[in-house]
Amino acid sequence: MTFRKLVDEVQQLISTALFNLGHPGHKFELLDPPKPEFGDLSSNIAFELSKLYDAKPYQFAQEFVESYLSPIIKDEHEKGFLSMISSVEAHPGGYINFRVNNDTFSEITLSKAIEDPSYGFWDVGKGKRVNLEHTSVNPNKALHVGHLRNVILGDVIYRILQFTNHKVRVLNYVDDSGLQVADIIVAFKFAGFPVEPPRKPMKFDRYCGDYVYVKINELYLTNPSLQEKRRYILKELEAGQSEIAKFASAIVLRVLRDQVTTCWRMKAHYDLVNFESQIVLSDLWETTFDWLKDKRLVRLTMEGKNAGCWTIRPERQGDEEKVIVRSDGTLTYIAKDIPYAAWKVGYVNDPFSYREFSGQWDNTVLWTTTLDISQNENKHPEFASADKAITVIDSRQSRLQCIIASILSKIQQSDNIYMHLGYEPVSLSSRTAHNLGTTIDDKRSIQMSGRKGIQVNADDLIDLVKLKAHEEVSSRNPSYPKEKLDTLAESIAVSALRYNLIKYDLDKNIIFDITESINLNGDTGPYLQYAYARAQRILEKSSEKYCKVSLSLLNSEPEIGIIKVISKFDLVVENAARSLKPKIIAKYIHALATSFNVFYETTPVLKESNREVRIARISLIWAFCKCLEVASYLLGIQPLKEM
RNA sequence: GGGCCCAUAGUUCAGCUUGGAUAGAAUGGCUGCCUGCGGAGCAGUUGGUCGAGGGUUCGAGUCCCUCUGGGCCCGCCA
Repeated sequence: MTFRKLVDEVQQLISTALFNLGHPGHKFELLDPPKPEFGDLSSNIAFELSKLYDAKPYQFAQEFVESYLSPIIKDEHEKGFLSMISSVEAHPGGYINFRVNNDTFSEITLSKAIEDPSYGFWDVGKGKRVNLEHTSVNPNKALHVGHLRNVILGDVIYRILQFTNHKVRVLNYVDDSGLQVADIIVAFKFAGFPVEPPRKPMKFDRYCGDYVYVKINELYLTNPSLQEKRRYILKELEAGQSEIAKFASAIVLRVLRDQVTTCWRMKAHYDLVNFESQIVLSDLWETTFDWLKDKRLVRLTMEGKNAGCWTIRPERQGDEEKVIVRSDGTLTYIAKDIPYAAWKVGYVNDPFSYREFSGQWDNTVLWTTTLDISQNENKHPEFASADKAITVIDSRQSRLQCIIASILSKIQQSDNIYMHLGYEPVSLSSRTAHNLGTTIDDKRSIQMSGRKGIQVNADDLIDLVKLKAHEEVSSRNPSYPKEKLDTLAESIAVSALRYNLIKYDLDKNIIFDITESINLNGDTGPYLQYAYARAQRILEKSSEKYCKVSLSLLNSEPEIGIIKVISKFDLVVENAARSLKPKIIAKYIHALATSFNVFYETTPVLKESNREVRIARISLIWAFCKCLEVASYLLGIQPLKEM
């Protein structure tokens, strides 16, 4: 909040000076100086304007500061305005550097952080309604690390958007009528696989994915008649009413519940699960197909290799036309995605009823669509027709997502109504692949494959990190009861994994390595939790409480360091929300924790003899904790009072 | 053949949107710091021709072009 105020004031100041100089509205930028000795905020205005005056940037800067900026500051100070800026100077490098008034700055920063219930809030969304789709894993297998990246990215985006006043609904789309489901149904119905896992306890999603799905794919190679069965099953699934379809539906629900259990374990939140089969069975496709024809976005191809198919015209030159309805009248994969996308943003009437699917970990209700009107529960939230749809799915789907986005953008002239939030997939390091029994020649990494069983299972991974966390916690706190150790280890494991999956840029291919993933030191989730636990211990042991004291006593570098970070929180949140980059919050919170750890090592609090100073430092720690709590919430990391 | 993404320290990555000050973290190696609030920490040190070449600019890790290396996508599969 506070840093934003400084920026505003400096902006205002320079604008006024530019007006006086005779260049009103001239473009300039304010940026963070790379070093503390350059002040708190810098402007490049001298580089811009010196050209016009045929002067060196430094020369111009000096003149500008002396004759235009300083007089205004002085004047305003006399009138009692501009409380934030304490000084301005021209640097030989050419920048004009501003310094903040530390006393006022600390005062406002800390009281805001401690007292303001909406600390960190910035209204980016203005109540805009967003349908955010993520996870959407085929319901025939358990989640692996790659899926976790999707879940966590999606969930952090959800948290950030929700926090910045977007009305977000999180959708998990279930492809229950596709080939992958058909595969395991073939296995159960025609290849003699038992429906119950032979070795209990084993999660059902795990059994279907790691065993049934892998084995049936091996059987296809030696038994072609099984492959024909697959076609048959697929048709049954799309028709929807047969015994096979009902059987499949039961299997899908069982797998889905197990998958969602893993996601809940990672503290992901959902609002709605919807099923592809229902989109096919509803009139959603017909309606959508009608307006596609109306708008002349599709055409019946008469000749060439796609004769008899309905196709979408190529978007760019060189692209091929895309079949959406086959010559036998059945729908392709992308065809099923178009009505879903149209439904998300309200381009078609909502054919669904809604009923409760389940409660979930955060005491909210997870809903599901149904075509059975009698099951509709009136109190359901509004799901269809959001102002914007965001789909989190990896970049291998870019081409298809691009086609969907371009179709929707042609309906109304709004470009951003449908957005694909892509990211590069997770692959396995050669070492990890080797540990899984796969040789990959001399390649650096290998793509995961559910069909071949080359993957790192998500539950296994959480358990593995948890085991390491458990060792660490119990060695430090041998007296903790069993349940407490377990809860703490779980929370630490989740924070380590969540942090690890969002700290990288979306366009970075994560090469996952098991050995590295269990590291709990350095730039990791537990580092943040540890800083918080240390801070909490001081607050717990202190008899002082936060109260209004002279915060000018907080003038050491470590103290000011924390205050500077805290003061920028809302700017960081705004930036993350606008650019949809969760990584930005991760970088911030790491900087926040580091600033505290530096303070902690250098500055005594409980042992400080001067009571005023002690109270000021306690206040600082309060503010730090508040800031870390809110930022951690955005990442889905739980701050721990002890660990 | 067409398209998308990546390349910065031994390793994993920030920084590129909007060009500007001595290119930053983490990790690894080495060295210090617990009879001081929790050492999952802190400090120091080591380590970089920012893939190559050209261009634009007073100024390029950042913008443009070409090339090289790596990943991915391009079916009447899903």
